[in-house]
Amino acid sequence: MNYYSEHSKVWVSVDCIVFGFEGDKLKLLIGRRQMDPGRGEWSLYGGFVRADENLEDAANRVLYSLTGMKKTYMKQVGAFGAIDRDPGERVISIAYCALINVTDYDDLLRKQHGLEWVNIDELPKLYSDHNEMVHKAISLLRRRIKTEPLSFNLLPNLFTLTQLQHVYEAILGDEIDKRNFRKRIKAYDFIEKTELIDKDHSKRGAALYRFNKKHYNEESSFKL
Amino acid sequence: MNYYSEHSKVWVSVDCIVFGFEGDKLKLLIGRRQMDPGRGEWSLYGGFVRADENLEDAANRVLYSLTGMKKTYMKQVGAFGAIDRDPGERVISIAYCALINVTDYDDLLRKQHGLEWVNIDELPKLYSDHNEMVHKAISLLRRRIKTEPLSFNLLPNLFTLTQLQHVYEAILGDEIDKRNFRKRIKAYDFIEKTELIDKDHSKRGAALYRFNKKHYNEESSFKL
DNA sequence: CCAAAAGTGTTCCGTCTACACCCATGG
DNA sequence: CCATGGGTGTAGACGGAACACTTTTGG
Repeated sequence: MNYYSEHSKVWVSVDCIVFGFEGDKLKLLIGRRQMDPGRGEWSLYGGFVRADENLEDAANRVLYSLTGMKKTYMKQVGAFGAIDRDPGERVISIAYCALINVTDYDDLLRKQHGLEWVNIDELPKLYSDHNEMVHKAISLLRRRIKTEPLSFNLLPNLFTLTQLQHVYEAILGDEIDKRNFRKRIKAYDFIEKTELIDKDHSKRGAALYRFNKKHYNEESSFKL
Repeated sequence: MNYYSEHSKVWVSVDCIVFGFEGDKLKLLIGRRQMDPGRGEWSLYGGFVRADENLEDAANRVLYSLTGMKKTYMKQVGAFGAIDRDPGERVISIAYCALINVTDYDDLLRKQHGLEWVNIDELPKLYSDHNEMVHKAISLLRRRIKTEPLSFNLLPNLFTLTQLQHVYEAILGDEIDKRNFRKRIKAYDFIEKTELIDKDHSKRGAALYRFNKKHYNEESSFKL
């Protein structure tokens, strides 16, 4: 116990970087900070880690309080611990990135917390080092989306190939050739065409597809 | 201040995952833990983060105390915070991965700290969640070495192409075709052939090469 | 009837992979 | 003189990129 007591303890928080996809744009969920220091500034949503709580649990608790969602995709982005990153006290924060399906998200809850979806290419200045966190999350996301089936977390269960393509374009920030994209997608059995047709986004109607997680786990290789 | 004080503080430490390359093997620097809890177990080397110290500074301080080296490659692996990861108290640890050139490392210092180089494929059970940290570090390293010039951190300033190839093979865990490897290397101007010949590792002698960081920064693209 | 999005194949080019032999030298 | 590691080129396979027109239907 002596071993520990001679060293100082610090506050540890988690911050959630919540991405959603809406209107062909990748969006980030941010709010106005409700407390000092930094009251009123745009900010990620976070919370302190409790003594009896894992880091992941803390991040999930924060996310749940915001969105009412559990079991969403969540990944650690990293620890941020510059001495003066928090203007009040020394606080080390672990950033987590979540990908959520906006259509599952209760908009009432969003408004209750005073949160907004903002385009990632129109981010305002955020509180403390939160911009840095977001940039790191985006660059991780760009890397991972090429080899992991992350895009489906941002879409409804049923989606069109055009929507799927827009997710990749929004994240990678580049246009993709439609024919080449669809050729690649069709090579994967775990992206299943259904009999259903989406008529909301086009006059002609587009086939709806579904991600089959079980088949994905069997195939194991993926490369966009 | 009220905002903070209602939450609990925790200890935060850093742990250093130090990789080296020796005898065609990727090695990890570990030691026997000198203190309770866990005295005598194999362990990474770590230390508590001080109140007036950035995370990176803490990791560099720990690494310096071990190896006498500064300005080595160092990258955050992630935060580990399971409630019971430390058998004594709640401690959250940020793992950092360092790549060092073993020939620059004062072996006396190694012995003073009772440290050993062990092959990464012969790792013993380590204290607490340190095996998990190492695995995450290795998988990050495998990913990054394909697009970043990390391998040179593990080699002396002057190295042969065979040594360089062995670094990639050790990290990726796979054999590489010699002719294909050398073809790719020669396409990069920032890997410069010198007039010097290494006679230590072969009878015939092998040309020594050098990594030119300045040229690398100008070229900007790299893909093994 | 026309605007708007869905859907569909082929060709070309560059990149990756597989593969085997001669060279120089220390012991 | 021979064992050991150093050094070199080519051909075929494969995957990625470029590219344009027809279909359907709501308004």
